[in-house]
Amino acid sequence: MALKIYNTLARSKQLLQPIEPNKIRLYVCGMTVYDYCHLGHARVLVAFDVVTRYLRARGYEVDYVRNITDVDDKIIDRARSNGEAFFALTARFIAAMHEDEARLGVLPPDQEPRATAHMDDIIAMVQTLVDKGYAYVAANGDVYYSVEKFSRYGALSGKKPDELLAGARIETGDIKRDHRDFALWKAAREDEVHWRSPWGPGRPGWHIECSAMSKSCLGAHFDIHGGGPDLPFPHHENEIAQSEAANGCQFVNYWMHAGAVRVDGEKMSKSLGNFFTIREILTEYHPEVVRYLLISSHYRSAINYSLETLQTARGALQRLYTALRGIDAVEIPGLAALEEENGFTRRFVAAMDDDFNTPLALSVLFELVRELNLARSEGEELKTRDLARTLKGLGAVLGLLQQDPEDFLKAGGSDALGDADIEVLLAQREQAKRDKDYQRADEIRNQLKDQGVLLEDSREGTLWKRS
RNA sequence: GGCGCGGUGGCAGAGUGGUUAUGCAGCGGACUGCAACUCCGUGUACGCCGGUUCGAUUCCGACCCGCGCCUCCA
Repeated sequence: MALKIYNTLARSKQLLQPIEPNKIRLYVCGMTVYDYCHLGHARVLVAFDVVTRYLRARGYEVDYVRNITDVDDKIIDRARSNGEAFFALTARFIAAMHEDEARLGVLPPDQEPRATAHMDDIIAMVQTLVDKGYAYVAANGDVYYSVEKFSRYGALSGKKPDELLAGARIETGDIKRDHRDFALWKAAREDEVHWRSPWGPGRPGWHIECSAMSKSCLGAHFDIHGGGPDLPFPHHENEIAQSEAANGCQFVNYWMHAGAVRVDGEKMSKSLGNFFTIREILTEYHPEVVRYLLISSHYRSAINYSLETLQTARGALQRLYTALRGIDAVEIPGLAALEEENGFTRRFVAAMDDDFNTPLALSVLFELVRELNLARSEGEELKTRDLARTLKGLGAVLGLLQQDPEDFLKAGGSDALGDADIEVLLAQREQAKRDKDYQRADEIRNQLKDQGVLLEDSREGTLWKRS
């Protein structure tokens, strides 16, 4: 009955102890919207979707905030090179992101603040930092955070402030006082998108928007802050420095970071140019297959993306769906109710309680499936139904098994042959079988197989799926 | 160079001081007209070298290899 979370700040698993009983305030760094989401984004999206689904299933009230950073140098650059209006570009990619996450079965966050809608909060926090002496206004109108003023700097990423200093070149020019200092506010250049501020027209630096938005949405101190693998430094380190200096209290209790998605052993990233967009992958694979792939390894470990791993994920999901095939829709009870029913759920919960160990949780599902198949073949209808309810219930906690089994199994693969064409051939094969013309029946089966359609004869008739 | 993570059976991927992970693939069997699905059985897996221990893949130390962050990136 104890949920443990790996806390990046502590470098160990810790018991989850909410600030307010049974309530979790969670903030996750979302996208900077200047391009389509890639698989790396999908991993963070799905990881924290599972976290929120599980926390809720465990009875916590979760206030899930995931921001959108819609003002940033990269957006400005992209808009310029596209010859596209700044706000048209961000609107376009925000819409695309919403489409992508919906298709992946990612539930929307409770709040989705945008930097451009929180400009007052941002400016107020920068002002506070200036007033408290943690920030200074440079000659050109930029405002910088003075890292040397924050003694705990580096705690999250394990860096020592003076070591960061030691590695510095003396090429900072005359704008920053210290090369470690980072921009809270950037003065606008000619005809750039900008907002009015006490320091002149400009825009926020990269990190301040998350400090301001998290405070606005969740308060100065909240439970969990999450993000991708490349965010501990500098982004989250800087958030801590800003928030704790401005608010005078601890910022976050638990820091969670997802692992990287790799391609050919290298990190998938925009700067390496080796990324696959979600929409690109979804043209070939069912969204739940992608989701399964992302959940089939622990959220903190690196995951390797390839056609082979996707294909394996598909095969595994097919096994789960095959078990549910032909079982009438069942209402899904809550996790607590399921826990009383069977040991599978208890093992599932134990796995998830241990820092969201989804691979282990999935292994429980497969053991359940074996028992389900056994019960079914022995005609134990009640048991079969109960196990199916559990399977669907546990799947739902992971955001899996949400499709109709027939639909899932018949989807994907090559669509050279339409469903209607297949049905026609199946009818012909049935006739051939009745006529004991097995040669003809096998011929049809092989023909379908060549086109990616696999048949399964059963007492109730012939089932099919796409391979 | 600094900080950190990891090397598990053909592949993917959990975990544990002594006992079956799990999935895919393979092999044998049952079922089947034959298949498929399903079920049963089946794999001398834990980078290398030392140490601790009755016993280590699991703890400790050294080493080798891979990766991440340290600059924009989820």
